[in-house]
Amino acid sequence: MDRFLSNAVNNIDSKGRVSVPAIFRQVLAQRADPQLYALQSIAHPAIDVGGMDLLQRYEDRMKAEDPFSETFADMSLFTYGDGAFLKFDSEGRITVTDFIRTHTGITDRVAFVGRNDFFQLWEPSQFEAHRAQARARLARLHLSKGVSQSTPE
Amino acid sequence: MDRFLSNAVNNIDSKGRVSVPAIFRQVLAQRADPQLYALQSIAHPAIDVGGMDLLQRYEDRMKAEDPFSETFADMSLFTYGDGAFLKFDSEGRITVTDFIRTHTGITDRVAFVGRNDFFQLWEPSQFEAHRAQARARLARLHLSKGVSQSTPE
DNA sequence: TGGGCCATCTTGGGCGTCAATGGGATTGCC
DNA sequence: GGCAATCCCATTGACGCCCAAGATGGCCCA
Repeated sequence: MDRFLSNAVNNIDSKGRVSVPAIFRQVLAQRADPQLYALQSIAHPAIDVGGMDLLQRYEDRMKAEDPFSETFADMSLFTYGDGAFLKFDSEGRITVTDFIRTHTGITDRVAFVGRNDFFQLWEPSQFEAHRAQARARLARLHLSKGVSQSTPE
Repeated sequence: MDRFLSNAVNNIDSKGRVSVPAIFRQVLAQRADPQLYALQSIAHPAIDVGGMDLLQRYEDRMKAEDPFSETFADMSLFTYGDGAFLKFDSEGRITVTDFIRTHTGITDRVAFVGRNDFFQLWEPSQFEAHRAQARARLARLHLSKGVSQSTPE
């Protein structure tokens, strides 16, 4: 298994820690550099978490911009200023910092959501709402294209 | 870790000192020349702090300007005339001088913002405003291009 | 097929270390 | 003789590391 799939909700303990699902940790363990890179998603109240390859993707994207343009500055600020490295404790937990809480609204439970090459942290009920909306959008898309509802989503 | 990433806000004490985040100090400690050079950022009410390589960045920026222009002269003055060296005390703190305060509006708290090969000092609320604007611009960029969900957000 | 055993994961808490912060004392320069 | 920079030490709180227990699910065997 080399992708982040499925989702799970885990509890935050009194010290602000939460276990990263074992399935996700196994994916990370296969990598050369097990470092975790996290950033505050632009489109959602969620934290995007991945390995160094995630950071690399953003840097590659920035190379396409004029280094002195405002867009480049914005991207750089977002990638480095709004990013953070997460550390596992010896049990595979991460601590939920304010960096995570303020952007997501997470208080005592965390939804881990696989996104193939990275995963996200959500406040569980917000994720539920977001998922319902995404489903509705996809359903409309199918209908407008004349695709039957029985098609796998 | 060899880059400045993440942001943090620290307090200035009654003697005008502020701790540089340990993560940033660790990055600096890995360098051959641990000297810190600080410049007043051109585009923002912030101080750019980095090693001697920071100068290189500014020189590249100047190459994009017409050497006969007033802008070039101004930038040259900024880069070479208005720089300052920062010194750590034995606890890893720096003193916040007027050089820093006047350009940033910093009074009692400092936001440290990683920018990959250097970092910035901001007045916290101004940084917050700037960050919000940058994110809004990036969000618009995404929407106008209709970027798909699988793209990093 | 049902029950029990075992491996693994999630969760809880103790404890030592380090970072951030505050303040006193000393040095050096103007 | 100040003012400021520097050094040293103390306190507090956060974080990392370790060990322990409850929960879960899979597997084996009777």
